[in-house]
Amino acid sequence: MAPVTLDQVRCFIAVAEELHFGRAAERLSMTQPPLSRQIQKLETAVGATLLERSNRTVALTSAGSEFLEDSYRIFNALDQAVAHARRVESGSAGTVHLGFTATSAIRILGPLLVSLDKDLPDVQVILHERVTGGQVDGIRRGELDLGLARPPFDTTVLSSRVVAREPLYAVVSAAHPLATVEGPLGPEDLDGLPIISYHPVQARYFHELTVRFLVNGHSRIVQHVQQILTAMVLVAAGEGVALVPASASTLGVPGLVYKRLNDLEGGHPDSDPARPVELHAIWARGELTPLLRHVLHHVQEVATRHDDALKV
Amino acid sequence: MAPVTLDQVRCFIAVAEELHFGRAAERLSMTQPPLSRQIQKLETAVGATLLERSNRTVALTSAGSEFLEDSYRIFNALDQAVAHARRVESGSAGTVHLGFTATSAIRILGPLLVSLDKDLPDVQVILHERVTGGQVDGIRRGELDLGLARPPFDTTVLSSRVVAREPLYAVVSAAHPLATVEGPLGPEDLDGLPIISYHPVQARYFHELTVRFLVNGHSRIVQHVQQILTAMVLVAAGEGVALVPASASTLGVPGLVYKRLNDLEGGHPDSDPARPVELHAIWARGELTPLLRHVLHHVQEVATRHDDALKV
DNA sequence: TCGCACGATGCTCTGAAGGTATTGATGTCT
DNA sequence: AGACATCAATACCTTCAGAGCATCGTGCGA
Repeated sequence: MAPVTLDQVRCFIAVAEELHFGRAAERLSMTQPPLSRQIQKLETAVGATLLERSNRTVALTSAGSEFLEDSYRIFNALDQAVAHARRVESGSAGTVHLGFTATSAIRILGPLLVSLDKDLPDVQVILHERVTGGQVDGIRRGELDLGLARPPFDTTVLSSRVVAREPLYAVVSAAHPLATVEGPLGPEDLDGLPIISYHPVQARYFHELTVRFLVNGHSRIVQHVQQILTAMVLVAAGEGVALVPASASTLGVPGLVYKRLNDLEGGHPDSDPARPVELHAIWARGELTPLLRHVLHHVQEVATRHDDALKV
Repeated sequence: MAPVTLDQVRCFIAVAEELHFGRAAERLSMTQPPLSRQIQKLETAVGATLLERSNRTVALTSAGSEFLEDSYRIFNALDQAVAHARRVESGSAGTVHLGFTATSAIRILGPLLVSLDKDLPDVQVILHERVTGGQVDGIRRGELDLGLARPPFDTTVLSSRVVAREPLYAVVSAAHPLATVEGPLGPEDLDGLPIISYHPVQARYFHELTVRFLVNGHSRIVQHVQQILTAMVLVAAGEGVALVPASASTLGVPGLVYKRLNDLEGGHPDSDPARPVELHAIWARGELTPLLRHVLHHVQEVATRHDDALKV
């Protein structure tokens, strides 16, 4: 049982289209005798007569004309498979498992997906909402390709890049005395006030930002919440003051006033004191494939547009 | 630019599934070195790295795992193409262009299609309603494979076979004196009565049957219609008497009475005087493929069932 | 009736693909 | 830490599938 060969199918297509062995052979850049033999082999391999040939004429049998259609399909499938493999290697096609944190990255996901769908329509993004720690684990296990999370990370196995920076705001209830103060606030402006801060483990990043800002003041932390939205709701209820990223102002919680803060010194060397809240993209060190590079580029592009929109 | 070979794809599938060149080679009944070379050739032909291999381990790249899926598809398509070609050759799959005459064969088409769909689900029947002459032309031009028509035919280019015989009935209005006569009628019973006959060219077969039946009587033909249904409507309106095939009684024209006739002698040698109305299947002489044979068998089977139903 | 067009067949030879032996690199076990 | 085992890659040789050339057989047209 000799198997069917692609060459045989190629030969068959030529003969079926020309209905003439000589011309078909010419088209295939070969001579007629081996072409006849290839067709014979194909017919025995398929187990059916595909071409009815007298000494003077060639015609397709019904089995042959059906097989011709299928032959086209096979070659198209092969061509597409090759082209698709190339696109995947070049990063213009493929699948990306993208992790994100609910409260921080969710705002850029919509524009990101739109932008990717426009530029890289063959790239499929599968979203995974996880806390930073979960994203790190996912990347190490190969479940995620890219994460959008808050520092710090284990830089021995992960690479990261800042994709967005934004200012830290104080948020106070509209009825609060601070609501009408002019100019940026310093820690001393919060002296004696109740502060809504964040969970030291579950929301470590914002907890540390808050602590860093308050370090030289004399305020007191009265709550440790896990979600920024929770903090804002508590502030609206008059429970105290909270520090939130600038983009939180677009969450639309009513009855709140957002106040600029003095620059926050003491971050890592590359940080921007005016925009201390950083969102990082993270991935497995050494696994920055062309596809990830493309997606990362779109993430930064979208995040930058988002930041600009916040400035205006 | 060496083209992709099926052997290369086969090798790739084995390696991709085993993730081990040695085991994959064993599965392919070959040794490891040529397998390595086949994979290399495939990768250069595709233009992408499909397998990431260190000296100790083999892993699929993302391009490779996508190509693996496509590889399965290609092999499935090939297998199906081969199987389909065999089925078409054996006659258990394919397409049949079937001609039929509106008034005569239409009653068996429904059961025929049901029966074919049950036994030969991969056979597609395309119906063409044509008069006998149109069917003959269609068969000669290759537009039709099989026809259901009335004799005579040009037997030098067509083969034919009787698929159904049925009695000829006289149909009279319920108010007519003949409606109450007992026993089969002879031509003398119609003496002096107005007869509805058929168009000598367009409905030649029934015209000749009518003339043959009346040849020794003294009735007069007052109409030449083209359709059996037309004749029956005229009879119901009291315009005269008509001769119709037995199956016409199932057309459901109200106010009619069907009378048996004496046997009709003088047909061709094989004819049955009690059932002189014949339906023939016709096809291009020498073109009785297995598929046509199957379909023809179903036609006869269904027509026989139909006849039996009429007898009861 | 002859000749020609065209597919099939026989024979030879080349080159692609397979096999054996070996290398080189990388984990693993003691 | 060193000896060993494992596994893919490479080198070299061998074989057979497939290509080309020459020829045959047979219908169709002049």
